[in-house]
Amino acid sequence: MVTVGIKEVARRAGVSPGTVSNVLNRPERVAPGTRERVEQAIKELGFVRNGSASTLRAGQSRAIGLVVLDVGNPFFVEVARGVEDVVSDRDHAVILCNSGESPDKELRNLRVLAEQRVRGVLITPAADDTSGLQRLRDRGVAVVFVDHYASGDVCSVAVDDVAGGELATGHLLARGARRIAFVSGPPAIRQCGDRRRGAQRALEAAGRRAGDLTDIVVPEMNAHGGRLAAERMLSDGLPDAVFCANDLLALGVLRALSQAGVRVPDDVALIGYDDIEFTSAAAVPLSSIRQPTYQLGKIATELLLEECDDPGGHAHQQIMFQPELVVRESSG
Amino acid sequence: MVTVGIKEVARRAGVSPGTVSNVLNRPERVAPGTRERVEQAIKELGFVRNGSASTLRAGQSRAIGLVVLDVGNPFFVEVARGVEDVVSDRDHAVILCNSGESPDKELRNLRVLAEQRVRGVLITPAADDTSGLQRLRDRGVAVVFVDHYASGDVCSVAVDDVAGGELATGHLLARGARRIAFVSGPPAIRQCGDRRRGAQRALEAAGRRAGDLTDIVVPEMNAHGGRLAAERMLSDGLPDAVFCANDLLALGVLRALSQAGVRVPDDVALIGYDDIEFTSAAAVPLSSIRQPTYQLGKIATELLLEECDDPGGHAHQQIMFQPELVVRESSG
DNA sequence: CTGTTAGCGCTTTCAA
DNA sequence: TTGAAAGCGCTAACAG
Repeated sequence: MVTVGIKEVARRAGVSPGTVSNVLNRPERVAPGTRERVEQAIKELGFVRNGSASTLRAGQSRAIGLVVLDVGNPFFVEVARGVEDVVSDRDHAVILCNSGESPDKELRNLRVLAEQRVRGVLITPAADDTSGLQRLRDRGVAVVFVDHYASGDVCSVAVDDVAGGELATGHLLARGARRIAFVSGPPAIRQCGDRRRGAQRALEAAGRRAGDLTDIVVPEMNAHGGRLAAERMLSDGLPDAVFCANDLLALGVLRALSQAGVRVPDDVALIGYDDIEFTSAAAVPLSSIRQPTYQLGKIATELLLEECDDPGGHAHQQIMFQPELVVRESSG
Repeated sequence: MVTVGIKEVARRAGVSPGTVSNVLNRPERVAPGTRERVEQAIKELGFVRNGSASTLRAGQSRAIGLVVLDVGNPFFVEVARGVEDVVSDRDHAVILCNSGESPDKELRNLRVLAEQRVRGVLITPAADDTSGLQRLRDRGVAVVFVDHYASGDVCSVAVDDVAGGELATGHLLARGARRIAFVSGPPAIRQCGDRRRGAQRALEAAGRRAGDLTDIVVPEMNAHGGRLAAERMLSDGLPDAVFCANDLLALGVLRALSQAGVRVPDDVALIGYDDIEFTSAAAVPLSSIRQPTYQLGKIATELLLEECDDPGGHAHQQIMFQPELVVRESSG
């Protein structure tokens, strides 16, 4: 392993290591001529700064962590894009972690990130218990919640899921639905709970009883989960309309129902959530609730970096976007 | 920033820092009693090993880099899953980089990874020029190509794209297509060139001239690119059949053609590539070429870690999978 | 089996 | 504006 360090560069440029370091980190403090000589030497030697050494010395790295619930979900992919675009200009690295909605795995991820001494963490928490995050924060790592509303002394960027649930369900009711099924993942996932609450609210607003909503809970919020949900409907009796907590679920429901000969929207109306790109290309274009996904990632990252750069002056803020109803054929 | 170091742990457990390090890295060399005391102290103090320090000292980190062409493409998401599953058991971190098919961005990504002193890099190269990678390798960073066949002294895990192209085109020909359009990204992308070559081969095997294939090149291999391609077909004259270099393109083509009133497969047959999950849920379920995507990521990572763990004894190998034709409605 | 010790490569005062 | 020097926290000999 060939290792070109700052020392060799210094020797070659005829300066001290400290000066090379300055060229790297505060070029404005170095005389132009000297700077040029150093840059020349860097290029000739193919020197690449050792991140570990600089992290160790400086106490913080040039990386941030992004912990998502499901890397396979286009929703989070879109968030990640927003993150990447902001971060890449700054020559930072993003360490992407997937919690798979498991608090356990989330904790393991946080430990790895803590080891790596990331500057900050963007996270959509899987756990109700945020003590692992609190420990991180106690160590001085900035944390911003993504797609999760947090009050008080921490930044968060979220979308109003209660409003989204209300929007979706209100739409189904307006369309004449009487028996509505709500398909979602474990209620411990905050998004599921909120969207469900929104659904209830729409029911009440329409003068219905809460019991008019049938819950179908599946272990995973993806197409496979949707399939399971559809099977349950098929055996327990079909509802008039189905509201899925995300589009992946809806896609799975759509597929399974279609295969069973149930027509959407004629027999059952269907609406998803997230408005991922593929929903509009689905067999029956899916109605959905649109969220400013890319913005979520982008703004969260800006907030995070702002906090990292100026922990003292930074004022925590909670940003809440409003979702939007997109009606397509599946409930049109 | 509270910082609990190995020293505090040592003091608390009544041992030396070296012993704590041993508990962390080679627990079997420490007497059970001592080990327990140290582990107790670690827990009580909430100690987390400083990765930078250990990386600096040990000369290598506990992270690997994954550089993909497009994080938004489910194909790479699936690869990433395979990577993650292998890596996460080992408490390693994955630094995910997106080159966006740009050699420039790829180079920047590699620099960040070099700085982070990753143990190895998994990459689907965007550039023909792999000198940036060679420089990495010269520094002792293991490299494994993913979805890219490399001969000689480096590992690679790929799928036979020429065979895939032949499979897809052969199928369209067998179905009676005469004028076939091939929609792809820049020919500099190896996958595109190979799949095209396969298409030519099928043409020849069927006794057709190479000119029977119309090339439509779009700047981006996603749904938007597909839309552009469809517009060009619409204005230049429709082919009998369309072979898209990936499913995202095919989905875009499908949507744009449908909106223009062109029926798939009656007016135009359509086949994609990758067989991502969403293709089967598309408005017209898409025929495609299936690849062992998850396996690609998994095996590539195993190869990479094997090389990292034993650079001397490691024998480079090039693994080539065979793709598989999946016929659905769009060309059925 | 455990302690001692010498750095890994860099940043950052402090002087010059 | 630049140089000298003291570590950041940890690991890996080596000695005991």
